[in-house]
Amino acid sequence: MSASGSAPTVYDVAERSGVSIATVSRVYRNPESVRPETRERVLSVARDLGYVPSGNARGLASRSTGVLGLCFPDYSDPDAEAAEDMDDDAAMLYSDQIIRGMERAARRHGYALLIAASLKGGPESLVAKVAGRVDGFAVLARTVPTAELDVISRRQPVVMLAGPRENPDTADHLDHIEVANFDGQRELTRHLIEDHGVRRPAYIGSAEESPDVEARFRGFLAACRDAGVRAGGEPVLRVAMMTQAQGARAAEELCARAGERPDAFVFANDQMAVGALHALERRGVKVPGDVVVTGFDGIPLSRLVRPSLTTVRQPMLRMGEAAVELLVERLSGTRTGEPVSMMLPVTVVRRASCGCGEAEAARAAAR
Amino acid sequence: MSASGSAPTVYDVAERSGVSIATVSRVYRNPESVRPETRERVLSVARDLGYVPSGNARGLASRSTGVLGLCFPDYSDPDAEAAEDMDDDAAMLYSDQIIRGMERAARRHGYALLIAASLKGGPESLVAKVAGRVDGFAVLARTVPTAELDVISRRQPVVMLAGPRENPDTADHLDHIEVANFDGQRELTRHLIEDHGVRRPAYIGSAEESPDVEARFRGFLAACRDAGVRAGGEPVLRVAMMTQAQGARAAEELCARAGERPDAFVFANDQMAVGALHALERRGVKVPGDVVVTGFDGIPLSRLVRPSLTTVRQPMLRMGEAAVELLVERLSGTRTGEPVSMMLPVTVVRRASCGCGEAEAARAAAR
DNA sequence: GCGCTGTCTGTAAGCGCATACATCACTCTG
DNA sequence: CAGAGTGATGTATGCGCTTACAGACAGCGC
Repeated sequence: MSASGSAPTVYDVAERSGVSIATVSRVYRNPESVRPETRERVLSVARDLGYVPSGNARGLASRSTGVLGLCFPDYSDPDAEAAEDMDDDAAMLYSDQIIRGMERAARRHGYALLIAASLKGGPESLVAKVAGRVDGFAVLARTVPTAELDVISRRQPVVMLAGPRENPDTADHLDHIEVANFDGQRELTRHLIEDHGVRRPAYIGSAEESPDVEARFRGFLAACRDAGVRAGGEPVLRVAMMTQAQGARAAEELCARAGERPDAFVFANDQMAVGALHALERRGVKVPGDVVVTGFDGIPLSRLVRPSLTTVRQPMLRMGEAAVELLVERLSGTRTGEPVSMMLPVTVVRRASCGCGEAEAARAAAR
Repeated sequence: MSASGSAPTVYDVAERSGVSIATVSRVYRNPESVRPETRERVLSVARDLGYVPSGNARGLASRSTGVLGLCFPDYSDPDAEAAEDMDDDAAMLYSDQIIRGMERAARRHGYALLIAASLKGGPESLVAKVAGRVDGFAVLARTVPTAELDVISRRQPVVMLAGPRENPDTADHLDHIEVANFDGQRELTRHLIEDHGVRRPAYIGSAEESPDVEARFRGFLAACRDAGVRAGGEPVLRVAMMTQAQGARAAEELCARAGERPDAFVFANDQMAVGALHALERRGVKVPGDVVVTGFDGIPLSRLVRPSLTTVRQPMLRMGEAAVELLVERLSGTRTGEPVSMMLPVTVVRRASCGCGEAEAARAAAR
């Protein structure tokens, strides 16, 4: 039914148990301060009535919600229905891990988590909706106009995830968490060059603006330059979306191009690399024998494909957790003042697709 | 920063823009009803001030929050820290998919999603916290005492996910969504028997109570009986947790046992089956040559392991979506009265681990 | 000129709770 | 036995917003 009059309130409970609403409130907020018999009586009436304290009223009165928020972009496929059981599932990557990390950390601190993906053209902007309901929140880069964030961050803690500060002088109030994209990609690339003799690596980036991808590319370039390996100032290829399908297409194209085929496909993320692996297998191109392939992110999938994918693992779970820690610090007053900018380390994971990893593979199998 | 006095309110905006608070409110709730010039003036002041409407106050006044909730069990590993980069990642399965499904559907309907996993021994019960902040919510089976749910569901829409109604006479107010565990497992088992000549299948279940797992087992039994295949009244083995590690251990044990080895390991979920696959490979037991292995759930991983895993796919995303639909129906008054009980169909996915799937494998590779 | 209608805005009454403060009944102390 | 101290409860106010209702004012037909 879920509708017999409207929900009971403190008043109903108070009346039925012969106390004042203050006492009812105390039973929930501070049970010790109420005589046990009274407490029990109130609780029992509450149970009978099906009373549940209104979070809204609580929040209003106490000026805090006990909820943290997360805004992220809508990653869902345009043709989501069709993709239902395709590689949509494998797309369980970025936001999901962060959600999970945040949820865990939030729970530890007694917070719940409110999540919302951006909906293009909502009348009420996404943030406003979330911001009004939480004590503080995190935003995945490029989900929300920086200006809007800037306004909001004057009033409540906000942390920006992934992607460097977009505009150093306006986004002044935001705490900030990023990962070592540059370092990770550089180290991975150096490994390919030094340990596997790669000489003609091709970097495959994305057409859309992404500070992360750009940082990775710069890392790639740095390693090339250091080793005296030629590499253009631009990625060899930019794909529209960083999906498996696009990765496969990129591999096809790179193989079909005239001239010498690159001896390494360095992808800006794992998704594309996995797609490429499939495409190459289909074409009969051996990995890592004929060409080396690497990804970036360290999604679960990367360990499971054959050959297993050499990649750079981002600590996404930890990113979510770190976001919560930052928010909680702000909220508890442990930290005030200057926004911090945190850079999480990444780790290069050497597996079969670059030619490493017999040992690795054995260890993985041994699990 | 994030603290210069406290956040601005309607009053501040109203005063600064020379209108009443009612007008400010209208600017947000019903912009058309305010003269354009007035509206602009108000909005501009709001921007200057960094005004964001308080969700709490809104909710209180309007008696609705625009938020749906989800409570789920805490699946995290006991030794989470250690497991950080082990198969914890692959555990991205049940709750995550449902979260994603709900989030999408909720967004379509203009709701945000509040998620919270059960924390053992929190003072305020999980549900109470969530229930007080949302218009309606979904609960994964066995997350929350049924009695508590029953009370709450008298007051607001609640839908229970997965797992049959626990107690038909008390949980009367809940809408209910389950999947065809019985049918799915029966069909899968029949396939093994009829198409692959399996004669000594072993079912591996879980020690913990789970209506889903039981239903699957009954489906397994039904298929065996129908085909005149012997099968005890109990699973051959019950593991403590349905993890990869436990699945591997189960496989070991089944292989080590005296007597004839079963010709099929029928696992109650994919996780365990994947673990078993690894263990069997290590032992040099061929799948499906020496023994057939199947799972249940259809997690992404199942398609990626080698041999790819024959399983039963649960529409978990859809489950989340369906939950939202049910809630929204209740909330909008489209549906009232009797709780419904919805059973989502599952699909048997035949892949390599049962001996099918050369074609399948090819198709998968062709993607 | 009058009343009428319609548009825009203001007034005021809550929404359900938390909490400072007041009150009351006692118990202790000296 | 007065007065201070203590614990349990009640009173009253406000949190920031929505929304019925009322008021003001302009344009209309008569």
